Amino acid sequence: MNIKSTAKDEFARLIRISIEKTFPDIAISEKDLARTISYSKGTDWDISSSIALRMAKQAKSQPSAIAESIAKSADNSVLIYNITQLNGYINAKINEKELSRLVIGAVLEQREKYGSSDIGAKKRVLVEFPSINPNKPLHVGHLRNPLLSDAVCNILSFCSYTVERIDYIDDLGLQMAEILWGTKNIPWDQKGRKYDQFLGEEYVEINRHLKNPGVEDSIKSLLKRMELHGSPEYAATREIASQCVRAQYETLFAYNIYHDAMIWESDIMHINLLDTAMELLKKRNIARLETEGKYKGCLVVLKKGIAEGDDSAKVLIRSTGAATYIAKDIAFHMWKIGLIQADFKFSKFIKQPNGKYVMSSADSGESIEFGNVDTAITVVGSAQNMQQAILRDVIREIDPNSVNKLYHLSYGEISLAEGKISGRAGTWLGGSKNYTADDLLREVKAKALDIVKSSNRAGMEISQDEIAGKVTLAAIKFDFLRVEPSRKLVFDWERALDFNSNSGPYCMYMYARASRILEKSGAGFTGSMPQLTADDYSKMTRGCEFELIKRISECRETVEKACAEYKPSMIAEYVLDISLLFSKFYQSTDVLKSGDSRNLRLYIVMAARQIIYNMLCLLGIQTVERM
RNA sequence: GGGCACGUGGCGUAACUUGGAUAGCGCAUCGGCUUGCGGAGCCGAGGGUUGCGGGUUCAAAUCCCGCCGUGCCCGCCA
Repeated sequence: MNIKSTAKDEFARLIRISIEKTFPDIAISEKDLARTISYSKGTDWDISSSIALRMAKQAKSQPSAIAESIAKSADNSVLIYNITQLNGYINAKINEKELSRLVIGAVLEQREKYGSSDIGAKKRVLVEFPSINPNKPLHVGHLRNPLLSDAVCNILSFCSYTVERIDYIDDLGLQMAEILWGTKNIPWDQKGRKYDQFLGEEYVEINRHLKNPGVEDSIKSLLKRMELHGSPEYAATREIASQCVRAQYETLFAYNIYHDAMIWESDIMHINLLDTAMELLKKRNIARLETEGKYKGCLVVLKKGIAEGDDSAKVLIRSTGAATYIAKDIAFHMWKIGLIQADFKFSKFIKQPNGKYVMSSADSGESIEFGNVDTAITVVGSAQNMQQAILRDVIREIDPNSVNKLYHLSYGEISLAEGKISGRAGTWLGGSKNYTADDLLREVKAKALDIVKSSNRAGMEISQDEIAGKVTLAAIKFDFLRVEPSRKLVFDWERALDFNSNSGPYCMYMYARASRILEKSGAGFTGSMPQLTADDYSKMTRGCEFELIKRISECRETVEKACAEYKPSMIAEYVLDISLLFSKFYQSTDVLKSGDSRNLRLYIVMAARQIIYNMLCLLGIQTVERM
């Protein structure tokens, strides 16, 4: 499918030919030309390019003069005509009938694939998320990570990348040692609570004891014994962490978020991935064992070229012999991009509602090819920007080319109006409602159910509960995803419960309206009507129909941009725009009573409905035919 | 103190990477539409010196420099 069927491509082609004739000495890349082209609104023309303004310097001439000669010698085509110049801009009209024919034809032909791209064909990507400590429930502060990651994975897949969704379980950290201490020193009873909720609440309680005499020392000795593969402490920790991750995954399943595999920090140590990595760093003189001074007995990363401006070194192996978090993270990332090999074994951990198992690294099991990918994306909050920068610096020292395979998808962290959300301090425990991901779901669903019940539609094939569930996820996901990742987010209930326009439910509603119109028309959803003739397209008018068609034609370029920049927010913006345009379109034209234009308009409804469906899918949002 | 982000009408945001015509959208406010192909809607109005100051340019929300403000990070925690 080489025909891109957009007016922009055609306009670019005509301009290019004209420039080659009029300014043969000036070379302009396809990309540069494409960037100057945009649709126009509320003007006498439909599309324009500012290429002449860019050429002015090189051509040593006035922009308007350049634009004039390009416009004059440019040929018209079926799609683009009336090419003129104004203030240095090259403007043209679009044959709206022809554009509609091309765009609608492409949508109906490609269906759920419309907007997809092959830019990632034969490339493998690993996305690590959400890597939440296995000692607490997911709270709203955690939630941005999996929602963002899931959408990024969906977009990558839509662009033909092969995607591995990997979770990293930190079962060896201080937090787990503290939990282990708690099991032995404070009353320990789940009392019917969900396991992650139970651990989280106990963890808050444990933190009240940390300053008592002797507690710190016993936690430290636990930490050491935990790392010994096969010790009772190791087994106990892994069991607790496993139960907690299962509970956390239940939450993720409720959000329709799934993984391919999980890698345990303890396994990174136990199959010697860590040792291999550290040996390499020592051999390459990137890390060094300090024999005196502040870091005596530690393996540290040398200062040279690393964490510039910071005169303290970064410890990889403590003087006690225990590895730090970043050391294991470095080893893990080296494995991800194939700088070192590891013989991970995988066993089935839990069956997901999508039918697939999450495979867990384990003592024994099957060898599965994960890792050694072309791009490894790590989704981590902006608080860890410096950690990630150091990690990249180390990898760059090993191999300057490999570092480009790593991408840190950093996002602004979520806070509450009253401040940071802390698992340790227990600020996720609210008053009447907690700030856990489970509670959020419950609260939003209660409201969704109210609204669904009040709409009282007859003849529904799916239950009100199911509809409310989908509306709930649409509201939450859209709310988290519509903001650009780097921006920080302040969570508040009022906004989470707002289903008005600019929301996921609004887009869902437009989809349902489109579905209903098609249903009533008797045409169905899949284009079973006779093909439109040229005569049908001649019914096209230049109003909101044309605006909608133009925007639909921008689908693939939007998807590709969102993919290249890892910004699902662009998809959210786009689907919202399509929904708004569709809304205006069906309010101003009575589709079913359209007479001559009825067929064409039904096809426009079909196309818009398909776009909304495809784009919401990328955001992890499901649609319903009625709501 | 050093490093990294961010700053756009009352609030939330888009456009910034790649400088281009009148800074787009939602909420809130005000006015209108309404027995419909489903009102979770549509139409319209008011509200902006794009934090401040300078620079580059024919052209700056966008690029550069300096301030100011906010957040995060700077541990033998993870």
